[in-house]
Amino acid sequence: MYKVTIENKVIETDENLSVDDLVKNNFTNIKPVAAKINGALVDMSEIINKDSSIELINSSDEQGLEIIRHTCAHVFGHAIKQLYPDTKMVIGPTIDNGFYYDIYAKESISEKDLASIESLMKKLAKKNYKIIREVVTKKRAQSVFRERKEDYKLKLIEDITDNEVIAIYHHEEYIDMCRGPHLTSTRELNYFKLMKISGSYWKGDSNNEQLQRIYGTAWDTKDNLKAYLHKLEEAEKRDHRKIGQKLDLFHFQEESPGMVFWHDNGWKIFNIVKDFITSYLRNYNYKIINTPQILDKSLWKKSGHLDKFSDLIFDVSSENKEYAIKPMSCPGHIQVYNQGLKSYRDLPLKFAEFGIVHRNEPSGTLHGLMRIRAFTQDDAHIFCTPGQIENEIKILIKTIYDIYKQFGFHEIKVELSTRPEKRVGSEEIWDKSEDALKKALDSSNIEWQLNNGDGAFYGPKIDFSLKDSLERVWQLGTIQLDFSMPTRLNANYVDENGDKVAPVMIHRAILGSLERFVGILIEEYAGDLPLWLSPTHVVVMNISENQEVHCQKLSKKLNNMGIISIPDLRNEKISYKIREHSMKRVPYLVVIGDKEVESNQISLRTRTGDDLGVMDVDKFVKMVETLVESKSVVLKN
RNA sequence: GCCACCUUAGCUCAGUUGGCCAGAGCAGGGGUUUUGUAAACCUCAGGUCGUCAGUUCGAAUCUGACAGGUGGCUCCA
Repeated sequence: MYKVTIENKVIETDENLSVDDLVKNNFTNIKPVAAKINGALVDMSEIINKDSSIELINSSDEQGLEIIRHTCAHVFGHAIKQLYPDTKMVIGPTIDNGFYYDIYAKESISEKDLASIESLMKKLAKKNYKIIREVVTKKRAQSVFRERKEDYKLKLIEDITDNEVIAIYHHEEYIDMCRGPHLTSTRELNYFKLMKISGSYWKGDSNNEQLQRIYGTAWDTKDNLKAYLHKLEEAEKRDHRKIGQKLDLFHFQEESPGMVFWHDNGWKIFNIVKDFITSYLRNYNYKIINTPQILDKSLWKKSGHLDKFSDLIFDVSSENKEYAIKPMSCPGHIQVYNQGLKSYRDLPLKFAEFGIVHRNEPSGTLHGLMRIRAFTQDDAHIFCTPGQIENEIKILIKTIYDIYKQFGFHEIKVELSTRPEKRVGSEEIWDKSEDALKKALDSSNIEWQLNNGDGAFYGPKIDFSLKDSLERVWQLGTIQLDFSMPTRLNANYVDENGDKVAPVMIHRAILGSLERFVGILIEEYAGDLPLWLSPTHVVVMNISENQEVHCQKLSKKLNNMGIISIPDLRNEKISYKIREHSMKRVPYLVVIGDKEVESNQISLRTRTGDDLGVMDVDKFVKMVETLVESKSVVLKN
């Protein structure tokens, strides 16, 4: 007899009773998918062998969903082995909203095949077969998977230490290895869908063999599955590439892959963002400079870039000289720093540049504005003494947060990357600088994650990332410490003792790539940019020919008052014009008929269809000014 | 770069198992209409079906190479 506390009840149980039996015997209407016995996550089939406190995991719980997804991956394995018996199973973990399974198969699986795999999965799941957990020794696991010719599972078993528990799960004739827990039958597995297929590599290393990865999603209810698929559809509508075309912001074409052709509207947004950053630079004592696009390769050799990143550098030659198109601005900035002798009293010295850099990124990595081959960085380099690092970093973190907030971003992912295996500089310097970054982060009162070993070869860094509409994470801001390049490129200053020493260099970008940032902005707002970022504020439309002159005058007047205005005097019905400009997401639409001319007022509505009524021009101007000034996301106050 | 898929008019898309001059809507031109808050009407024009080869009596449709793109993987100073 064991005493079990479960669902606020204390129950005495017989020996050899599973959690599943216990629940069935004592409760109706609950169908947990797993349980925690004294805090340890277990299958429902787990036998209770001591006095316990049991917590039930339901399918709608986060952990419950994960179990459903994990089991769904197994059922995928079950199906794929029936359809393609020679397939070797690799790994099938859960991810946000679903799971994937990496497989090695001679046949190449295409998206068209997913339907048949999925329908077999459905058929298997419908059988409500029992999923049986078996705890095995390492030896037994090896013999099971050797017999099944699961080469990759065997490799995985090798990595398991002897004192770890190995469990295998029987899905009829299919066997998979997993820590668990899993569903005890396919009964709870009804709402799933195979989504897409892609290549992947064994152990994530592109030198290893190519695997095929199938992605799926799985949910506890039909509604949740539907809602998820609907959410994806909605997210796709926010795609900056689609909106960019619809709103006439930019385009790409194959003669210049990965490089943007900015149109008038898009370039206006770009420049609003750029001007905003410029005003910040002035307030923080940056010197705004500009350095050449093309520099002799010898400089890139000296800086270390050529050895490390030659694949990504575009090069040109002229008159027997070899040049590189700059992939970053830092060597150029050091050349500016090196002009004239610097004293410790000059530091910190901050050089900023909206540097246009070219990087020959692999074709498969290009992605709209987010990953391109030519982009503009809001790049700056702070030359300072070691003692100034922490304070400068603190200022930067604060500024980055402040600027992101003004654009309406709040969910920022922050990562500290520490020393990589291949690096330059002494351990002492790395200790100190990592410590300085940590201290600055902690005192900034923000959440951050450690990304061990992912720093640059010349120093540790802090990265700031935002998500796009499909939750893909893109890095924007970065703060990187560099102890190498100043020395390599002979930068120095005279310290208090009269000695020449190398300054510390802080590479930092706030928005990162302006192109990427504009892409993120478009997706965040689905094209409905806040007023202050809108390429056009207002369209002035006439009802008929009578008001033509008045409209032209009014539009000019608004422009002169700092409100970006265009007239629309076409011979079209007013509803036609309204529809068109609404779809172009122009924030304000002004309608001028005889009545408005008469009273010298405007009739105003917003792109979202709100009627703001008739008002005086001055009142409208004041309203726009206030909203632009406050960087408001709404269109009325 | 790797794996899978996609590429038809300015845009969004049809085009059945290869078969008469390749279709539609929107956009564009020309007309009519002078219009009151999300699409007026008529009419005209527009495409070597991504490129280049091949198979075939015949290719948008089949095959191959290349280019660009999409989704991932790897990478991302």
